[in-house]
Amino acid sequence: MNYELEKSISMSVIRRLPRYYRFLYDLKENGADRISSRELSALMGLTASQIRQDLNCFGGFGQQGYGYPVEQLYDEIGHILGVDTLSDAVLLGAGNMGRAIATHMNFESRGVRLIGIFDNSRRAVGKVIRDLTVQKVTGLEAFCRERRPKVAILCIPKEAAPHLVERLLALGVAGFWNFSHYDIAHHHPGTIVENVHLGDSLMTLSYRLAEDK
Amino acid sequence: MNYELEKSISMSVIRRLPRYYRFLYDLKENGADRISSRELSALMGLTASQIRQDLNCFGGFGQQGYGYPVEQLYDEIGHILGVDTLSDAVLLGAGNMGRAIATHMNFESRGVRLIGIFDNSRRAVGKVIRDLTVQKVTGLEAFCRERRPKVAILCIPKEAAPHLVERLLALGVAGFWNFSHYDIAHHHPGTIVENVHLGDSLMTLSYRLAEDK
DNA sequence: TAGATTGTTAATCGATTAACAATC
DNA sequence: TAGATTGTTAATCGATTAACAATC
Repeated sequence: MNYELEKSISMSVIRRLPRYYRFLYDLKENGADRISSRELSALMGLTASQIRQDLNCFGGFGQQGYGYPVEQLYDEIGHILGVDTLSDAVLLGAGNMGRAIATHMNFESRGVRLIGIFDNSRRAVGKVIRDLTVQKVTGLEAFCRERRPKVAILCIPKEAAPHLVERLLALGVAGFWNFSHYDIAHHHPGTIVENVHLGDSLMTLSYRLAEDK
Repeated sequence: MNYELEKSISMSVIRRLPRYYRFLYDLKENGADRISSRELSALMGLTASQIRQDLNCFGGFGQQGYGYPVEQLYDEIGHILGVDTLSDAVLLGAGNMGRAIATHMNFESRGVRLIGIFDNSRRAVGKVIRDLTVQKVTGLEAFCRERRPKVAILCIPKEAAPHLVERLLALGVAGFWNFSHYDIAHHHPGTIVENVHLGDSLMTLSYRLAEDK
């Protein structure tokens, strides 16, 4: 028997959910009880039609003639995004980017718990970031065998990435949040990879600046 | 008479160009002279058909029976992305994220030149990052009137964003690389915005982790 | 020349938008 | 009830894939 019948939500929709989530949070904070697809469309710069389509992917609890209940919708999207099931994560690389991510990002409110930070350099090891002491990368195996993190955050140079990815996969890591310029992409199917590639983002901006002139 | 006849390249294609650029750079470094769409497709995990479609958007200089010349293609994509026309940029916010971006990102090779860093806090102002001394935000107007930066990089709290965006627009800034959790998006048409939204990216990862279990 | 691979057109697929009946 | 707004189907649009003739 197949229990997986729920029509799976397309990636295009999923990528819009965090944005809905942010706008609904603000609405909630401002005391809004309900919102119509038309109002929300004006706020977010989408079509009302798309909003209704999106929100219907997961059982419509909007009400005809009334709109959507803000708080309920906010909670539901959070639930779908998985913010209420924390996955443990290790951060590799405590350079500028690694430290910024570790201190700046509110992991817990986004379904992730940072449980370890690793670096190779003598300068970084031993320093305390948040409530975590930076460890030597040589200790990665022992740490992961005990704590079993599901996620690795890569803030390391391109050259270091291929080898580290292999080590992490062998240790059972299933998801990568990748800030390195290395492309993990399709090399390892079955693994979940979220590539950030800030350099690519900057180049896209560069293109549009040059084009518009 | 209309000189703008070049069929404009779709945003889906543009967003793939930086990735082509990276792979072609590696090929070039490894001494490859030419590459076929089939070989490149295996490397990148795309279809050969898509690669040929993409590369043809800007005048095909592949050769039948031979493939594409790596170096020439690399240069051409760089040119299209605008890496050879530097736009001046100011960075707002010298906290963890701002410092990481300023030190970590190779701006010049991506068509942008960082010419000023601004922050409000007494701790940050006066510090030197790269070759730039962090300035008070109160000096933003004077600085921009003289130097005319085209781009602003926002590494500031959500609350500070709306007001700062207005100030920057008034000073002639046309492009935003936005790391704040504020959505500049459609508020200001005519302006180019590249939103990074790291929190959204992490939530998407969170979703896929929860879903696959 | 024969083999390989592009450029390009046509077919498919998926995502967005429009329309409207159902219903609060 | 009348007005508003959803849920949902149908139409449109755009992007990806397949196919193949052109040509190096």
